[in-house]
Amino acid sequence: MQHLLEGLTPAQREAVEHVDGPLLILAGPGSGKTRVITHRIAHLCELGVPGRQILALTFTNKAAEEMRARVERLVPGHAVWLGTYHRFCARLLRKYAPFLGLQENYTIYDTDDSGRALRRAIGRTKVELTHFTPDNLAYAISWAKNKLITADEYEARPGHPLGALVKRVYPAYQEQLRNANAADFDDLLLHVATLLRDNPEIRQTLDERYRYVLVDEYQDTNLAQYAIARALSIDHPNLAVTGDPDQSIYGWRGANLKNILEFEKDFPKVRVVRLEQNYRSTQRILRVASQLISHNVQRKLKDLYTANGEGRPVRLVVYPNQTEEARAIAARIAEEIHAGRRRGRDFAVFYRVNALSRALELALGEQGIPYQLVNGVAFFDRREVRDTLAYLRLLNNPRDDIALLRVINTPARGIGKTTLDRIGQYALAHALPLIDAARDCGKIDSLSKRAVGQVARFVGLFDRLVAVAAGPVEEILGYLLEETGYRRQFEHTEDEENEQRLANIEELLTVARQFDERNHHGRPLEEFLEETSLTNDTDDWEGEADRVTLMTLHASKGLEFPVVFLVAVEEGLLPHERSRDRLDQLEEERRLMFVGITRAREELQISMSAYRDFRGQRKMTVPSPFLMDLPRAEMEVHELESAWPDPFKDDDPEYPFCDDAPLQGASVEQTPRPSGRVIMPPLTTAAEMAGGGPLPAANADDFRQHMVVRHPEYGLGRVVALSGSGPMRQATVDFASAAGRKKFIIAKSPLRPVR
DNA sequence: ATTGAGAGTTTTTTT
DNA sequence: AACTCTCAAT
Repeated sequence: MQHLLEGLTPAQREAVEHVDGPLLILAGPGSGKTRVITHRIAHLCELGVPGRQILALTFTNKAAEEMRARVERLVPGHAVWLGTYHRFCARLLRKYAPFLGLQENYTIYDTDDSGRALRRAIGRTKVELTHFTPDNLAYAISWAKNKLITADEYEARPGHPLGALVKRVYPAYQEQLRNANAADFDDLLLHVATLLRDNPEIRQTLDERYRYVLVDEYQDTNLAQYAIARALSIDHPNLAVTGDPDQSIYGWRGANLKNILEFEKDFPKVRVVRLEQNYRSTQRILRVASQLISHNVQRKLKDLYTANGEGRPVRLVVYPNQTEEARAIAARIAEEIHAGRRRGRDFAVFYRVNALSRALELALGEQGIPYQLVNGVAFFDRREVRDTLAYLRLLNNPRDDIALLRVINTPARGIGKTTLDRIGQYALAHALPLIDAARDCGKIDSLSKRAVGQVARFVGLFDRLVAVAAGPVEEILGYLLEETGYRRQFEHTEDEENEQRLANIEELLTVARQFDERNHHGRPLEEFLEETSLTNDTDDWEGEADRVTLMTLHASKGLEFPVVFLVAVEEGLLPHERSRDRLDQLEEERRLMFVGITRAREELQISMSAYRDFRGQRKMTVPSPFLMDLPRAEMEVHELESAWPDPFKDDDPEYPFCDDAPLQGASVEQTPRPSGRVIMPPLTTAAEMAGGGPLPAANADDFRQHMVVRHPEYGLGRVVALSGSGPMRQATVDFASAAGRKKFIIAKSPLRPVR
C-alpha cells in the first residue's frame, strides 16, 4: 500500500487516502491529477473494495484508456468499471431498455444518423423551415436533452419561433428514434437520468452497486451527467470529482460550470483538496498561462506555482502566411531531431480547428517527419465504413430505418426514391418498420412489378445475412461484403479512391477481428456496434509512437508534451468567430488557449500569420486579442516594425513581405500600440527558424511545369522548364522580380513551391 | 432510375 | 476549397 503514497505531496496524499464521503479535487494543470485519481482507485482496491463497486467516469475515450492502463499497472486484475459517461450509460441502457421504450439491441445514432432521423421527423410534421435549418433544430433539441427536458416536457419560450418549431418536431423526432429502436448520444444520458429519477428501486440498486463513484473533468459535466452522478451517490455519497474550472472548454455541449463551482453546496460535508503545484511546466510557461487566464472575469482566483526551473522564454512569432508558419515549425522540429536533442514524439502542434492541419501536414511531409493526426477525418465517418456498419446495424436491429435507407440501394439495386417513398407510406400507414413494409412489398399496389422484384430480392438478401448474424463479427462482415456486392464495386479498378475505400474496408475487418479476439461472450454484433458508435477513431493517439502530434486544442486536454506549438492565434480562429459576441463564450476560448499553453513542459511557441488561406480565400488576419493578455515583455517576440503592409493599398496580395528580413533570434520589445489593435508585422523565414543551418532539400518530385515557386532572394517565379531526374533534376524559373530567368538544381536550391 | 453538371453552402470544438 | 444538394438530361 505504501507504494501508492510514495512521492506524493501532502495534498495529493490526502486525496488518495480519502475513502468515504464526498471529495472535491480542484486540480490545476500539471498538478498530478490523473496520478491522484488512479492511485486513489488503486488504494481503494487494496483496502479490499471490490473493483465492481468502483465506477470511474471520464468524458473522452482517451482519458479512459489512459486511466485504465495506469490502474492496471498499479493493481492488476481489478475489474474497476472505467469508461466514458456515454459508454456507461449505453451499457446501463442495454439492461434497462424496456423501461425507456427500447429493446436491448437498440442502435446508437451518431450525429449524422440523428440528423437523418431529424430530417424525416421534420418531413413528417410538415413544418415549414423557412427561417431555420435542421441543424438549428438539432442543436435546440440536443440542448433540451442536456437540460433533462424530455419531448413531452418541452415548452417553447413565448415569442420564440425556433422554440415553437422544436415543440412540434422534438416529439416527432423522438418517436422516430423510438420506432427505430434507437437512441442518440444525448439520449444515452437523458434516458439513464430519467431512469434513475423515475425508478427509485433501480436507483437504489445502482447506488448500492456503485459504491465509489469518481468523475473526472467535472467542470465539463452537463445537467444530465450531473444528475446521474448525483443519483448514484445518495445512499453512498462517496462521490469524488476532479476538475479545474479554468479548463472548462465544453460549454457548447451543455457543460455547466456551476456543477463544480457549487459542488460544495450539494455536499456540505465535502472534503476539498486543492492541487495547485504544477509539476509539468517551466515557470515561464506557467506565468504566460496564469497571466492569460487572469483576464477571465468569471473565475475563481487560483495560484499556480511550480518548483521547476525558469526555462526558456516563450516565443511569440508572426509569420507572413500559413505555409511559412508550417514550414518554419517543421524546419525547427527537423533540426531538433537531427541534432539529436529531441525525438518526434516530444513535439505537438495545436490548432483551433481541424481544417488548419493541412499546411502542417504538408510541411512535415516535406521534411520527412512522421506525424500523427489526432481525430482528423474520423475513420468511422468515411462513407464506405458507414455503409458497411449500416448493414451491421440493420442486422442487429432490423427496425433501424435510417440504416435500411442507407443500405437498401447501396450498391445500386434499382430501388429509387419513388419506390422508397411508397414503401415509406405503407410503413407509416401500418405502423411498421421499413424492413417489414418491404417484406410486404407484394401488397403495395402503387409499386411497379419491377420494383417489387427488386425489393423482394433485397429482403431475401437481408434474410440470408441475418442467418449468420450471431457469429463472430469478422465473419458477418466478410460474408456481407461479398453477398451484398458492396466490396465488388470498388474492385478491379485503377481508381485510387476505390483502392482507398478497399483499404478502409480491410481496416474495418481488422478492427472486427481484433474485437472478436478480445470478446468471446454474449452478443458480439451488439457490442461491436456499441464500441464503434462511441469511438471516433481507430488509430487512437499513441503516446508510444515516435511521431509529432497534430491536434485541436480540445483534443489536447489531459496531455502534455516537452515542446508545444500553438498556431493561428488569430481573431476569428482563436477566439473562434462564433464565440466573439458573448462574454462567457469568449472566456471559454481563453480557457481553451490556457489549456493549450499548459500542455507544454519545456518549450512553447505561440504563432500567427499575417495572411491566412481559409475557406478558399486569402485574407489578412487580425491578431487574436488574447495575444494582448500575455506578458509580452518577458517573451521572445519576433516581429518587425516596418513590414506590415497597408491593408488599404493592398493590390498585390501574393507576397507583401520581403524575404530577407534582417531577423535575429533576439527578443524584440513590444512597442506601444495604437487604439488597442496589435500591430505585429511578420518576420522569420524557414531559413531563419532553422537557426541558419542548411535548408532542408526540397523534394524535386514536387516540382511541376508552370508551378509558382519562391526563392528567398529572387521572390516569386514560375517554373518554365524542368529537366533531369533525381538529385540532378533542374528547374528553369522566370522570376517576377528583376532577376529574370534562372536555372537551378532543385535539390541544391532554396526553391520552394508556393503552397 | 441513374448520372452529371451546376448551384449553393458551409465549418468549432466531442460522445 | 471541398462538400452536399438540386435539378435536368440520359
